[in-house]
Amino acid sequence: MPRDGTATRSRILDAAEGLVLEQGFAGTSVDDVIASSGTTKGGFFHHFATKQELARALVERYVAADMELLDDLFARAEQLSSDPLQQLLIFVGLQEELATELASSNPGCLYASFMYEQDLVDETTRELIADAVRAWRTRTREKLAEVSERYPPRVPIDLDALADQGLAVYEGTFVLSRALSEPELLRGQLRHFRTYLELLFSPA
Amino acid sequence: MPRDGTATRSRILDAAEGLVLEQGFAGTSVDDVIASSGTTKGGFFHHFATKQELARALVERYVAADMELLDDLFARAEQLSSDPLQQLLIFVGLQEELATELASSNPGCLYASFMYEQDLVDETTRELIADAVRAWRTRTREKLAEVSERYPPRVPIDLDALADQGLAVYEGTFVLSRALSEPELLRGQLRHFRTYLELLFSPA
DNA sequence: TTCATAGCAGACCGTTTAGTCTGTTTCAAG
DNA sequence: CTTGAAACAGACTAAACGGTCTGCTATGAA
Repeated sequence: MPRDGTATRSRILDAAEGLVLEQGFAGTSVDDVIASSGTTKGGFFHHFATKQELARALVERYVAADMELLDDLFARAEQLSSDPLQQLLIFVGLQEELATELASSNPGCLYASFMYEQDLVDETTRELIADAVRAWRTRTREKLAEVSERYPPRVPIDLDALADQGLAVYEGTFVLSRALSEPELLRGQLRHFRTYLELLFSPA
Repeated sequence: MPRDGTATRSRILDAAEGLVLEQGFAGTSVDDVIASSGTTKGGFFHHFATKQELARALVERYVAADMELLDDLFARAEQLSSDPLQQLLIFVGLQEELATELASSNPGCLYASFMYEQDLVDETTRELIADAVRAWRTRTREKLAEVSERYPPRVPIDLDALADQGLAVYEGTFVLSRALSEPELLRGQLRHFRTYLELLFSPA
């Protein structure tokens, strides 16, 4: 086999991810990606037959990293406590730690980028994102089931909707952060989510 | 004066708003807008000198409607009760009502559309959105000040961050709704926000 | 009735876009 | 040391894009 091309491929994906988060997918031309990644037309289309395929690869990589993070956070939380409520609170708490670290750069999520250009996204890419969102929902929902069994909530609540809130906090805060140019909002929003869980399930 | 053109202008804005919410701004061509609004190149560029100006007009109209909604909701809430906590809870409750009605179509927000194409948005348009977001924050924040004075929160919280949560719930839920093709999520998320406020401020 | 002007129609133009094609370089297997 | 295929480079193209321009039409003021 000839020389290795995976490094170039990664550089293209890195550049594209950054550009898409700043300008959207339709707003990012292939030439933009080429210039930003330091490659050429030939190089780009050697790795990605079409721009749509770049989108798919971009989302695939992003989803994979996201799923790894989700697994890692839950694994660490479950290691740090055996109580389901504590596990859930630690799960959110760990995210607050991460939010503090990553508050420097412009916040955003590829899911939102592509969901606000729905019509331009092919079905398989859509489904990749949908599966990722469902994974957050399902994992959180399962933990909530354990929690609410041991600690009946103080008021009747919709556990399914509550499970969605974890991700919704991210997506919503990203939009506000961008609009206000205040990249550090995420931590405070996650903190409120944790407080809500505490109030809901802590025995009076 | 010749015949009235405001109707055509509105039709263009209506068509453009729908298209931008589905495909993003960069993903929506002027020809798309023309076709969807049933006008022509001449007609379009008579009302908007450039595509950027369309963006500005789009955001201007959207912000105006949003500010009107914000005022209306607070006014109704303050009319329905004299207690600040009840006013805040009614404020959210009214939004739940609206969410139920509007659950039919594909949910989304122009603020998010443009914030995920930041680099393509000129500064004045950016500032329009920022002002709107700040209006939600400020109005909610003022009410929260009243509330927390009369009903000290059960746990120490960041009132500024809490004020942002009202809008963040919308933006976050829209992304999830789109990803999962479940347009009815908003009501449940708003409901949780209301429950959180209740738990925080209701006297034990 | 005229006529000035806003409202609109649609052909047209230069640029940008995604994608192609031909060629050159690298490297490992034979 | 050859050779063949993968990894690029970069000129090129057809279509789509934002925007211009010329002209027609409707309407209210004089």
